[in-house]
Amino acid sequence: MQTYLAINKALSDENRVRVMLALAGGEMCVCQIIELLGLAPSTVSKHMHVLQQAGLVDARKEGRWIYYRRADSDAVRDRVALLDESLAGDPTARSDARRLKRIRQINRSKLCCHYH
Amino acid sequence: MQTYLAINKALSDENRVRVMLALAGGEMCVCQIIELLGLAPSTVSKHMHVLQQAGLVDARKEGRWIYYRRADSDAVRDRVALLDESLAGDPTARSDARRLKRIRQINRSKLCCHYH
DNA sequence: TATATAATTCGCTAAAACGCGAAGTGGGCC
DNA sequence: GGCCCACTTCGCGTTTTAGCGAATTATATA
Repeated sequence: MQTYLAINKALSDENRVRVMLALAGGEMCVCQIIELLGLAPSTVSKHMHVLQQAGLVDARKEGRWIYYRRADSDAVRDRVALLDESLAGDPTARSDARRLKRIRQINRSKLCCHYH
Repeated sequence: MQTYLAINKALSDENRVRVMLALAGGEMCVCQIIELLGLAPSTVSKHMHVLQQAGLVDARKEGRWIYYRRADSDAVRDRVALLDESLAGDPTARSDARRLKRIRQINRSKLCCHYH
C-alpha cells in the first residue's frame, strides 16, 4: 500500500511528471533537468529524491555529474507505461520535448551546465 | 495534464484508495463509507468530493441517501484496473474486505446508518 | 594545496491538504 | 408546519509539501 501511495504522490506533481516524460528520451544529468524545469537546484534535487524513493528513477554518478534514468522494475513498469500513454498528446509534454532537444544538444557539445 | 495529476493526487491518500477498493464490490452510501473508514462525516464527504472531481466516482441520490460508485469512463478505466492489480494482496485491502462484508449486510437488513 | 563546480542537505516561508466540529441543505415523516 | 436524519459546506488548527537561498559535500582541475 505504502509503495503504491508513494508512486501516486510522486506523480501528482507537474514538475516531477515532466521529468519522467523527459527521461523517456534517455538519462539526463541534474543540470539538464534544472534547465528544463527552470527551478532552483535544491528544488530539483528534492524532486529527484522523491522520484527515487518511489522507485521511479535510478541514479548513476560519473565524475561530478549525477545522471538520472527511468527505473525499469516490475513494480513501476506498468505505471510509467500508463503515464506515457495518458500524456502522449499533452501540450506541456510537447513543448518540453522541443526544448529538450536543444538541451540535449548543448550537453553533446560539452558545454553543459554552469547554471547560466 | 491537469486531469492526469488530479487522478494521481486523488489516489495518493490511503483513505481514498481504500474507498476505491471497497467500491469494487458495488455502490455504497456515504454512511457505509463512514463506517468503513472510521472518520468524521465531513472528512469523508471531502474525500468523496476529491474522487468525484478526479472523475473516479459518480454519485446517485436516492431519498436522503447518496450512493457512490466507480466511474467507468475511458479516462480512468486503466487507472482503476491498475489500482486493483497493484493492491490485490494488500493487508489493508484484505482487512477492509472482511469488514465490508459485514457492513454491507447491515445495510441489507435496513438498519444502516444512525452514526451509532 | 587551493579553487571552481555539480549536486545535496539544511533552514526557512507560503501554500495546500487532512482532520474535526459547527452550521447549513434538502429530503422523508409525524 | 415542524422535526429528524443523511450529507455537505464552512471555519479552524495541524501537518505536509513546494519553493528558495545558504551552507555542505564531493570531485575535477589549476
